Amino acid sequence: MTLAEENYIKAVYHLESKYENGVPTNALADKMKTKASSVTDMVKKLAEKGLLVYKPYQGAFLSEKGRSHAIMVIRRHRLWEQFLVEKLNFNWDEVHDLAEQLEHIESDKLINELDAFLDFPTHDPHGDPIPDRHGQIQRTDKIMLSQGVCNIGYQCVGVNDSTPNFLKYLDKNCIGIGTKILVKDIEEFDQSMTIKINDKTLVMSKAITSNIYVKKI
Amino acid sequence: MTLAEENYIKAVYHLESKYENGVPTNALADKMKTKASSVTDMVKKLAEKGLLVYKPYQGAFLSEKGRSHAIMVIRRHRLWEQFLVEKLNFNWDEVHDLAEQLEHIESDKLINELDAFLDFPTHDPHGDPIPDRHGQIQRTDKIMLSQGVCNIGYQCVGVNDSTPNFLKYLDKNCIGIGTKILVKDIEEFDQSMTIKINDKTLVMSKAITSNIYVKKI
DNA sequence: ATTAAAATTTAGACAAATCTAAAAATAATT
DNA sequence: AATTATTTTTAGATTTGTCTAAATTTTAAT
Repeated sequence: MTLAEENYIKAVYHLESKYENGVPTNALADKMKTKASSVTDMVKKLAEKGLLVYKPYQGAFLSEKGRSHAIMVIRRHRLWEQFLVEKLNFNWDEVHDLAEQLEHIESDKLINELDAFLDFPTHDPHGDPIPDRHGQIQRTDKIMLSQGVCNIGYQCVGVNDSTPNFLKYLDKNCIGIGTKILVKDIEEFDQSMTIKINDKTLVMSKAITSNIYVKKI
Repeated sequence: MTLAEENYIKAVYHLESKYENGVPTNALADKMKTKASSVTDMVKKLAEKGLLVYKPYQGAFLSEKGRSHAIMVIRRHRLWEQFLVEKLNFNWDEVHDLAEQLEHIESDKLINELDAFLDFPTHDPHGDPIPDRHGQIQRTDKIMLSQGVCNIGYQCVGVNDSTPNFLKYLDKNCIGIGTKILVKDIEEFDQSMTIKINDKTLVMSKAITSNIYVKKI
């Protein structure tokens, strides 16, 4: 399985949650930063290989084989991210692109030993669950902070957007995985939210609060 | 710099010690497990990029730029090997192919942090020196065991052949980096050598002894 | 010094992954 | 329902790294 193929499979996996009746060609082209015509070609090839099911003009679905492969790529990605932050002093906003490279290294022994070396982490530095060696993904019940209710306390458990810009914003405001957040007020007009973190008050737009995952405490 | 280019540069680097007045096309083809015509094409491209100097029918030499790049690839390769053995419980005969993949991951921060994490090792699991972050290679004065003299004690400092088969032979006979070896006898006819390791006597062919590096103790 | 052998290069072709431009199918709108 | 707009696919071209087969250059041998 080539690098490009693996990246397509992973993209389809991530898009499937948004497009339940088939991932459209354009959505894939967008995610892969390529052209729709290239996607059509690739999707046909992956369908021939049995990694996904594809009906022209209808969109693509992962097959079981494709899905389990995608999950293994995600496992590798998240374990490497955890390694970089935990052992090599990387910040959580620096690891994504590097993990995109490392996730394609092919060796079961490597990834399982790395897993053990890191003490079988269940979540990566952004709070995303790490599939275990059998592809099992531990699902946590999280909500978007934008769904939060006034005067209820929450704890940050993850982020939706893992781009450096967003993560740097969180760093600047002392928000990380585990941070306790109390919702003080929600402005009706634009859903902007006033929250309290360690007695500090902060106002966040909906663009921000809908990219932070929390759970009730 | 692509994966294929990096592999060619590294191959030229390794072959230069054997072919001082130009690495022949066929030697490179052999090492790269490809055809001479492919090598000609690639060597031309690398010459255009200023990574090596190439005169038709004469062979290839690395430029300074090419050499320093090759050394960095070797640094990455050997650091990863050290990591796999030191931290992830790999045996020294299992790491080569995997390091061939890992050596192409592009990130200075990654490799320098890995270096620090491993406590700045000077040698990899096969006894080969690890270039430092400036490309400096610590050279040790080693000889082939086949050059050894009767009744002199040596210590194993490295191997020439790092293929699993050879390394497994060494494991089986309890020979590793640091093992003390006393040369007891050399058969004139075929240069086979009788040695003593921890009071155990062992006979080795020249094919073996010329792949073990030692220094006097 | 010719000729034969070996090594190297050129020419033309191929597979993978992409692109542009044009054609076809589906969805939306009047 | 017919027309327009959007999405998707096809056709043909490009780049990278490889191949085979033929031509060329260098080296070795008579």
